Formats: sequence, structure tokens, C-alpha cells
Amino acid sequence: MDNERSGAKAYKDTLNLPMTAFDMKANLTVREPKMQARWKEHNLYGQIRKARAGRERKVLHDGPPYANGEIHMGHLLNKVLKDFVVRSLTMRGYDSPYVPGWDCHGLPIEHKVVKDLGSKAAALSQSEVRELCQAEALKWVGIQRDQFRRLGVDGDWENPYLTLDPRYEAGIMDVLADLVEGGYVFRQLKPIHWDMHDRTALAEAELEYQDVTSPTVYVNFPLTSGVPASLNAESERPVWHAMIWTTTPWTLPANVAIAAHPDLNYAGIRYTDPETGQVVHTILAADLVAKVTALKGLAEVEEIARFKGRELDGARYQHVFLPREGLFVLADYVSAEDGTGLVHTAPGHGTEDYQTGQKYGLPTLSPVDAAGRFTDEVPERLVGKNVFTANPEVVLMLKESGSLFHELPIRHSYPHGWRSKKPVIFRATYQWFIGVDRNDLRQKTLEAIAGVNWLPGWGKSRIDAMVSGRPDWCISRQRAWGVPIPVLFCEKTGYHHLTGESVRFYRDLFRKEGTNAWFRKPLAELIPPDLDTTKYPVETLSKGTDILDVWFESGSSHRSVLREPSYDVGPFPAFLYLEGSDQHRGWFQSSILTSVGTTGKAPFENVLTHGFIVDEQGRKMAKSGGNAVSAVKATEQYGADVLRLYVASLDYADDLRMSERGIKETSEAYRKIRNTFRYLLGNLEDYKTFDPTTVDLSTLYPEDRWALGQLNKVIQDVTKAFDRFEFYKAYQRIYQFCSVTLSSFYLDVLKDRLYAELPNGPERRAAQFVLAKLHVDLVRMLAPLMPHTAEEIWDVLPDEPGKVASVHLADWPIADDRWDDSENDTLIDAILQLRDVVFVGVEGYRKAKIIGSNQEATATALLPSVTFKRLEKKRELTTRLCIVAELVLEEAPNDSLSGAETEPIVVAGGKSTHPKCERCWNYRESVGQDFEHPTLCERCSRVIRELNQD
RNA sequence: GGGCGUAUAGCUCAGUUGGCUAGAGCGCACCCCUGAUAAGGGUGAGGUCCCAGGUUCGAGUCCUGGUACGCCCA
Repeated sequence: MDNERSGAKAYKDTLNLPMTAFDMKANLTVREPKMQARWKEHNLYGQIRKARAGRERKVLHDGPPYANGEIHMGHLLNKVLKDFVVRSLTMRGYDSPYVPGWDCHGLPIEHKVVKDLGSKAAALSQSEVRELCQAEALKWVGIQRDQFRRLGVDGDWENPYLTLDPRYEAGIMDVLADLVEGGYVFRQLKPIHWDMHDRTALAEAELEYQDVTSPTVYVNFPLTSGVPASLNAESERPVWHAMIWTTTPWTLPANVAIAAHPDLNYAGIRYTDPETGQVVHTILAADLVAKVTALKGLAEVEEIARFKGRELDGARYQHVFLPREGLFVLADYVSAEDGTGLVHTAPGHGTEDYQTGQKYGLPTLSPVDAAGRFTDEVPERLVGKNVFTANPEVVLMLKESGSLFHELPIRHSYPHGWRSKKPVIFRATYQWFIGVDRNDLRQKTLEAIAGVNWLPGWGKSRIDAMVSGRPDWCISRQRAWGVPIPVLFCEKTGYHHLTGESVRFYRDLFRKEGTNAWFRKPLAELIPPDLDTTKYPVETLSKGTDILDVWFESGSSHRSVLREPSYDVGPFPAFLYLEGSDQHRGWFQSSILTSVGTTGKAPFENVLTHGFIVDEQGRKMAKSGGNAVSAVKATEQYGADVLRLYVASLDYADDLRMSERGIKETSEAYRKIRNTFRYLLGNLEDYKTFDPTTVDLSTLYPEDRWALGQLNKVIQDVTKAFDRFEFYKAYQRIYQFCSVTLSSFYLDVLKDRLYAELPNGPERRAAQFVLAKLHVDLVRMLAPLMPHTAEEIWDVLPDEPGKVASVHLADWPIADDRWDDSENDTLIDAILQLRDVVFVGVEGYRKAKIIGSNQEATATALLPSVTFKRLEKKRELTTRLCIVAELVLEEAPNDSLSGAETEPIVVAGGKSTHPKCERCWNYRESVGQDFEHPTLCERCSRVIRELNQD
């Protein structure tokens, strides 16, 4: 026994078992940062730029994330997808630089800074607040940059674009100057949220909702014309009224219209007012008649007629306490939910009212000053009063005029200022706009949209609908942290100076000193050359205090970055923009509007969008919802390549479900791929000393040629998938190839040859040639998806002529048609079909404990005639691919294969009667025939003999 | 409430112009191997194709109407 065992041990030492320094354990959290440090040290990005210089450019232009907070899964998804694109374009041979950007201005940062300052905020100048905001923004730029780099996203991280960079700010001015010159920019009243305590404008995000009690009134406005015909059937022709309801009586002085829904049913009713005894004819929504009249307990209400709201369109009425007429208009937002179904409309005091006003060309009245007091545009008894304290007075006026139907308080949610905690109002102020219909901007933009390739295709209809329906773009904000609208205005005349020339004057100034110059410099130093100071003396001038909408800033990146030479990411327009589908309203739209307005062209040729990260159940990931998976923590725990692979495995066109479990499953897939490479590397250890060009291609086995042919198909499919940005198809193809084609079939079959044949014999060298080829092509296709692991593998790969220092400098693999052999493919496919059947049969013997491994098994298969004729002369090959001891093939009589006449079946089998070769563990007839090596098969004794000769 | 989108095994995805007894990989269960070993191999079980109508000889695929979820508006 001892002898035998030591003999087996001696034979084992003659095998070529796998051996590699490539670790099975990925340990990505340690390896990846090291790899990244190496890339940084060798300036890999710079090397790639140099290597691709002069090639055709395909530029993915980065949309700037907001420089605030740690990165989350949405950032990870977006940046990783971009990295897939940039890396694959680069490997395909394009010059594809990537300059990441950040959106640095805006409310959230300013809000945070002011909040942190607390009571100290009031003591600081605007410039000082801006300094703090800048520091805050730069802090997050630094943090996010490190987190993006940790994901393996490659780009020009040393020279990113920041919207607070003077270069960038100058570009914004260029865009503004062109738009001003093009006649798109104008000033107009618009209602905004106003805190009358702090005398400041508030953004939506600065509102806090609290319950308050408000006085509400039902008011009858007398019609002066356009009474619906059905109400005038009677001969008496009474005065008809329209009844409105409002929770803000103080806005009635600004009333200019009453809105009805075109399709809603309205009723004309007659009742007797119990207080005055007057008979009143009025109109309100038919469904609300009962509810409203019940408020006053009216006994007798007579309905005269019904009609659709659209019949009121164009009718006129008399204001109840002002000497002017108002107009009946139609609006879809009107409902019969509450009130009267007729909406008091004051364009100066509400967003919907304003939009309706714009549509009908109504004036935007706002007779309220910054402190919330009525101006002298209202009846004298109201002038100077605070709007809220004036409410009772307004009600009194309604009573006196006999128009008040009813009054009652209600409790409802009402917006308050985040700082003052006081109720806010809507107040119309002058804002700057870009007129979407000036110079056919909307039409031109729609044409530009039609010329862009939107992926997925529905992106086009989405943005088309948005642009078609959007109102004029309000580009001014009443904040400190942003790019100023550089306008000087004359306090005496109200003249506002904003011209192409003046804006370009500031462009040059900002380029040198940044926009802080606007806030710091005395006005005398900010006089543009084209401002006539004889007409508008300096002492009558003031600086505008508005800043630009941040969407205008980021929407100017096609000018500030693509056309800014110091960034080197041109040309304009860009090859691709790639963002979440929310950017159809955001960045894509602000970019195309400013680009069409200034150049007549879209800034992008292709726009690719992705969905949103949702949790396992498909619900959105909310920071507060407790279902969010932290991108930073997940990267620390599982490694960037695993998360990248996770992203790659999902179809991003739709929403992406992400969960801890999903990451774990991807880790499994990662390990499978890693182990497949480890096996390849383990069998290539001694291949380094071999020149693959000396391989005689005729020594390749049929399965080798087949495997190379399969690789060709993978290359073709994966290349197509990358071309279409369908990364999940690339991932699945590669993964299933590794798992099924290689691991469970080809590599399993290859073990015998790799381990047992002569190390440098033609049999083993042929196999190694295939392994090397598989390796070098697969690793390059994986490089965009898992750059760290690909590089790690690349390091271990045998040196070949022309092998570059990094896989990321390598070229994309190309299918080699030398391996395409359809006849051979048909043969192997037939064997694979047989193999499946044999395995089912063999599994039965295994379950019955007759055999253990396949190597012990024999089987007899009945084959359809066609298959039999194809395989009968390939018995050795067939047996080898099935990894069994013996396979007997028999031709089936025509009638014996019931049903499926094309399918082989296994009719007999069991354990082989041949002895087991002690070296290769195959059961072979030839074992025992060699006198010197009685426990070996013929092949193994031959190999041993040859080994001993050396 | 409106616009745009999505819905096939536990998970990720295939299912061309209607012909499916609906596929793949992973996961899972069971088994084998112990010379890829914190690896590797095999077999197998999983699906009212979101729901309800309709067109058709026949619908996962076409039509209509819902439901759920997401993005953007209101």
C-alpha cells in the first residue's frame, strides 16, 4: 500500500497542475486603492490622451452634479455608466477625453451656509457670504472627487470644470450676451413667494407649511356682457352674477379675471338673500349648488338653466369695488372640489393665475410693497395697510357693496418663511426672462431636437412635449450665491442697461477676477463702455441684485467647457450627453435652449438617459425612507469592481432595482469570472517562456477551434452591445461564456490535456494557445466594466510582442475569421447535444452509487442515423468531450427512437471495467500493458518516458 | 389631474413581423469530485407572461380599459 501510494505521489509530481500568483481572493477594498494610486502616479489618463492624440474624437460631455453631500447610488450609476462609455470608446480607438464638472452655485449651499451662521448671517456682507459658500462648494467638490475616483472613474480629475471658475463664469456671460443681443431677454412682472417680514424672495425649498386659520369669502360679481343664452330665456333679463370663493380676500384688489373649466357643468340659480331680502341671480358649478347654498341655509333655490363652462369664455363682469371690468377665462385646473367652481384670478398673486394671465394677455397687478403693505393703486381706505390686517376691511367693502354672499373661517396648510416663521404671500416683482417664442426659439429648438439621436427613443417625444408646452424661462433669482445678472439701472428713470456689449464687458472682467468683482467693486468701476453716463449719471445708477438661475449656468457648459480651449474637450457639439431622465426638463433642456439661441444648433449629437435607482420592491430610494443603500459604504465593503459589475448587469433604460442582496449576488458573479481567469492564468504560468507564433495551427484540436470560434461570436456580440451602450448584454454574454462555455465545458475537458500531456508538447501548447487567446481578448472586453481587476489580470498575463503597459491602453479585440469553421461547429454541437443526454444517464448511475466521477462511467447511446454517421468516426473526440471512460455509439433503427427521432438516447451504461490510470485517473484499456509502468495508461507511460529522457 | 415610461421564474435578462409544450444564466434543492479546493462538475424543482375585456383558428406578443411603480409637471 505504501509503495503504491508513494508511486502515485511520484506520478502526481509529473503532472502540470495549475499554479499562479493571481489570488483567488479578490480583496478589492485593499487592491483597488493601490491600483488607483499606481494609475495616478504614472498619469495613466495623460498616457491615454497622448496615445489617442490625433484620432477621431468622440466626447462624452459630463453633466455637473451638485457640489453638496456625499455621492449616492444615483451618482454612482451615472458616473460608472459614463466611465463604461469613455473607456470603451478609448479602446475602440477614439480620442475620448473626459472632463468631469461640478455645479457649485445655488440655493442649497447658500441655505446651508446661512443656516450654519444663524444670527451672525445678518452681520455679514453679500461678499462674505459668498466666500463661505465658495469654501463649502469646494469642500464637497474635493470629497465627491475622491469618491468618484474610488469608483475607478477615469478622467481629467486634476482639471475639472467648476461653475464657479472664472473661465466658466465668463462663458456664461458669453451665452447671456448672445441671448441679449438676439432679443430673447426681457423683464416682466411675475409673482413669487415673498416674505414680508424679511422683505425677501423665497424659493420653494425655503417654505415650511403650517396650519393657519384664514377668512374665506364667497363673492358675487355682476356680469356686464356675455351672459350664456340659456340664462336669458326669460323676458325679465335680471342682472346675473358669478360667484367666486377665495381664502385671500386681500388679493381681490388685484382681481382681473374669473376662471371656469370648459367642460364643467355650471348652473344659473335664483335665490332670495335672507338678510337683504334681495332676489339674486348667480352662477356656480352645478355640483356645488347644494353645498354652497346650504352654508346660508337658503330655503328656496331655483335652478334656471345649466351650461358648460366654455360658454362663459369671453364674458365680462364688473369688479365689486373698483372701477374696472374683468374677463371670464377658461383653465383646466379649475375643479368642482371646493369653492364654487369659478376661480378668482389675480395674476400678480398666484402661479396658476399668472400663467392664465399670460395666456390671455391680462395685466399682472400687485399693489403690495416689499413690507406687505398696500400701495396707492388700491382704494384709499386700504392704502398703507398690511395685507393680512386689511382682510377684514376688504370683507367690509364686500358687504357694503352687497356682493358678499357668505364669509367663514377655514383651517388650512399655508406656507411660511423658513427663517421668519411668518406666513408668506405671493407678490409680483420684476424678473428676467428668456422669451421662448421670440425669434422662433421654441420652433428652432424643436427642430434641433428632431435632429438629435435620443436613446431610448421615447426621450425625443418626452422633451419635445416639454419644450412645446413650456412657458417663458425665468432666469433671475433673488439670491447671493450665483452669477450676477450684470445690469445697471437708473433709479430715476427706471432704465435697465443690459446689452450684448455691456455683458461682454463684464465677461472680460469676470474672466480676470471672477463674479465677485460685481459684488466688491464700486459701481463707478463697473460702468460698461456703451452706457451713456451723460444721460444716466453714475450717482443715479444702481447695481442689479439678481443672480442667474443655476440651470442657466449649467446649461451654458457647451460654451463654458466645450468651446473653452483650456479644457480640451471640444469639439462643439458633443458626441454624447448621458444623464438621468429627469434632465429632459433640466440640463438637456437648458442646454439645448441656450445652445439653439446662441448658435442655432443642439449642443449634442446623442443623448442617452438612464432611469432611477429604486429599492428591491421598486420603490424610490429615499434618504429618510431607510431603504437607501449607501454608495460609499457599499464600495468600501464590496469594492468598486463589484458595484460596477452590478451597474453593468442592469438595463438602465428603466428604473434600476438595487439592494444589498443584489450586490451579494453580483459578488458571486464577480468571483466566478475571477476564478475563470485564475484557471486560465494557472495554466499559462510556463507559457511565458513560449513563443505563441510558433504554434502550428494544425495541432489545434477540434474543440480548440470551436472554442476560438465561440470567442469570435462573443467578441462580435459584446462589441455590438458596447456600440449600442447595452452594457448588460455585454455583461451577460461574457459572464455566461465564462460560466457555461468555458468553466463547465471547455476548461473541464481541457484538464486532461493540460495536466497530463508533456509540458511543452504540441497537445498542451495548442491548448495553452487557446487559453492565452481567450484570456487576452476577454480581459480587454472586461476592462471598461471592471478596470481594476482587468488591470490586475493584465499584469499577470504573459508578455507578448506589443503588449502595452496597461490594459486601458490596449486596443479592443477583433474577431479572427481563421477560427470560423461551420463544419467543425456542427460536429461539436452534435457532440454537445449527445453530451447532455449522456450526462442525464450518467447522473442516474451516480445517484445509484454505481459511479462517482464521470471518468469512471461508460454509456451506450442510440443515435439517429444522421448523427450516428457524423459521430461514428469521432469516437475518441466524443468520449473526450463527455469525459467518460467509454462511449459506445449505436445507430438507431428507424422506429426505435420514439417521438423525437432527432434526439439521441442512452440505453445502457455503468461503471467501466477498465483499470484506472494512477496518473491521469482515466479508466483505460491500456492500463497495465506497459511493463515498466503497470499502473499507467499508454499515454501516461509515453509521457513519463519522454520526461525521463530530458 | 396631465405628459413620458416600465410590468415574463426568487434575481438579472431573452422571447424578431402573433404559432410557446414560454427560454438562459445566477440563486435554490439534491448528488459527485477533492489534481481550479473558502474552488470545480452534474441533475432537478421553479412561471394564472400585472389584471379585465376584445380581435383571431391561435396572443407573452395586436387593440381597449384598469392596477402598481418610476420620472417630470400641475
